[in-house]
Amino acid sequence: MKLARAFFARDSRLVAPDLLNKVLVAGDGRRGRIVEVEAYAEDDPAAHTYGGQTPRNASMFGPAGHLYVYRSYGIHWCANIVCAAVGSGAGVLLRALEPLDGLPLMRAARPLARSDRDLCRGPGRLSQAMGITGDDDGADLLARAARFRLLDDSTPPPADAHAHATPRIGISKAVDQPWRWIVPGNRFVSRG
DNA sequence: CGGGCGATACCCT
DNA sequence: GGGTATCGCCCGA
Repeated sequence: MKLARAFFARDSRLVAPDLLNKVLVAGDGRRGRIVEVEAYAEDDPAAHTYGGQTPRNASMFGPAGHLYVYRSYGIHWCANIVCAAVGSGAGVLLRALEPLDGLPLMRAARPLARSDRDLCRGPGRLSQAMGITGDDDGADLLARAARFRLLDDSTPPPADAHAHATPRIGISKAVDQPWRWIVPGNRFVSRG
C-alpha cells in the first residue's frame, strides 16, 4: 500500500528509520527494499541545504515526499526523499536497496556490476540500477503517474529487521551524529 | 569480501 | 578554482 504525505512530513531523523524495509518501485517493474538510509536535517552542517537555497538544492526545500536528486563526484546520481515542512531543507538519502524484482533490467543498467550484491549497494549504484537521474529531481513520489513510488509492501519483513543507528558515511562535517540507519546483518548494506 | 587508490564534471565561492 | 552525501579496479585472505 502507498504511504501518505504525512509519513514524509516529519523530522528526517524520524522518517529515516521508518523507511527501512519500505519498497521503492519503478514504473517498469524494478523494485528494491530499502536497507540503508541517512538523514540530513534542518540546520545540519553536513546537509547540502546548510548554506541556503540554490538552484541545485531547490527541491530539498520543497514539499515532503518529492525526490531531491543530485550529481555526486561529477559522475553519479544520488537520490534523497524530501522530508518535514516546506522550507526545512531536510531529507533522507537512500544508500542501499535489496533488489527484489526487475533484476534483468538492473543488470542491464549496471553492466559493470560484478555481482547482484553490487546492483544497489551504495547511493550511486542504486540510482543507476533503478534508472533515477537528474530528470527525476523534484518528482513527487505520491503522484498518480509517478515514475517512482514508495510502498509499504515489506514483502518479507524479516524478524531481525529493526533499525540500527550508526554514523553517516562520506561527509566531513557533523561526523559524530548517528543518523545513518541500516538493517543489521543485511548483505546489501554498503558498509556493515 | 574488505581495504586502498585514482578518476570524474558539476556547482557554488 | 576547489571540494565533493562515490565507484570500480586491484590486491590479498
